[in-house]
Amino acid sequence: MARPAEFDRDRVLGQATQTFWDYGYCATSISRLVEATKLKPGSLYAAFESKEGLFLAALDHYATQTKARLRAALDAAENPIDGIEHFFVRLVRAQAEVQPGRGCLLVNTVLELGRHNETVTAKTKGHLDEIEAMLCEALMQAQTRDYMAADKSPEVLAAFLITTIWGLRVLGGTGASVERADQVVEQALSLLR
Amino acid sequence: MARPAEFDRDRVLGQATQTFWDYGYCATSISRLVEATKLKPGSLYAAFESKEGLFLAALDHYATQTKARLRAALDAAENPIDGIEHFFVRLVRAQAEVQPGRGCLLVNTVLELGRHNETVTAKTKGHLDEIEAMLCEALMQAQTRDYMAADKSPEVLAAFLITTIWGLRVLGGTGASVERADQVVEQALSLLR
DNA sequence: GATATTTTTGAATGATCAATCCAGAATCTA
DNA sequence: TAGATTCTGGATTGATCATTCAAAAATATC
Repeated sequence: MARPAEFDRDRVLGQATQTFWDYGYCATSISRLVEATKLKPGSLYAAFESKEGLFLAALDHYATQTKARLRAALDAAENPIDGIEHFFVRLVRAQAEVQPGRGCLLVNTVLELGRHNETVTAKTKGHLDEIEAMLCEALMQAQTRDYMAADKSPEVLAAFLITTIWGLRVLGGTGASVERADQVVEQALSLLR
Repeated sequence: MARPAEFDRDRVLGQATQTFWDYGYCATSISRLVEATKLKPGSLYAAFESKEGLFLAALDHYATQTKARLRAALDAAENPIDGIEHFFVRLVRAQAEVQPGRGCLLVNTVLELGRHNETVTAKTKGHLDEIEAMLCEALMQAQTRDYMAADKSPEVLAAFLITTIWGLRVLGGTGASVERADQVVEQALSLLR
């Protein structure tokens, strides 16, 4: 064998994700990534093959965290509706506190590369679909456990919720206040009850 | 005097807007703009000073059209609520038919440049605020004319509606069907009645 | 029709882009 | 410890970036 890599892959991925999230794919240059990760171009390319390869890994890194947060909110709550509400409340706060105005990396990516990079878009939409599916499943559970009216459609409401999340991501991007975002969330969630 | 400009400024602005809308600010190179507008770099710079100058003009061009469409929908309808509904219905269809998956130039711009270009962001947010104000005014009218319950807040509902519009813009960006988008709109607008 | 003024044209600018390469350092197996 | 193998550092590549510029073309005024 031979010399092992010195850097922590997960740490590098985290720093790269932050950079892509902050600047978008196009405006994130290799030199910016070199600065953020403290890796030289050679090491970066050896580990991730290309800028696109690193971006794809960053998307997975980001989506895994997002899904874990949703899962945690659902699992911690007494019922699915409360879980969804907690997820929204935390989303609004996380957006306002940490690097406000950055939106969601997945949403930003769909809008930036949606029609011009099939590989990236396929992965991004896959992650977004998974999140919507988790919401849909939670709503179906809510229905069977009588926390939601039986005549409502979990599929339609899940689509509505994820649309609201996307809107909130933009709202966060405009720098709106937490109070304003909370009011919007309250309106949206009133449809679930 | 001297030689007059040959090109139609509005036509050039329209073509530049389409290009920026399609690719985003960063990924729209001057050579792409040269190809789209059929103007040489020199003429482009003489007319708009810089890439950013052209982009700012394109943002105005786009926002003017968007506001005109909202105004038209509101004016043509019997009451403000119907007008808003018509605007949403047309938005969904316009998004699905013409260059699907492109979202909204203003929203895309906030997300792409929100934290990195103050001039562009200020202009973009200004336009978005104006659209929200138009929605708010329509809701206030609806309330005084008894098309909306008196205990609802026009400001909050306007914020909710514009958030929904942004979400729909992303939904359009993911390539969702018109049917799915219509279902989401139906849910959102049910809060107005 | 001559002159002044502006536009158009297309090449040229230096900067920065993503990506490559290689010499030197490091660490594994044997 | 020897040798094979891999990683690191940093200069370098050709391409493309936004922008500029000077010469040629066009038209208004006189």
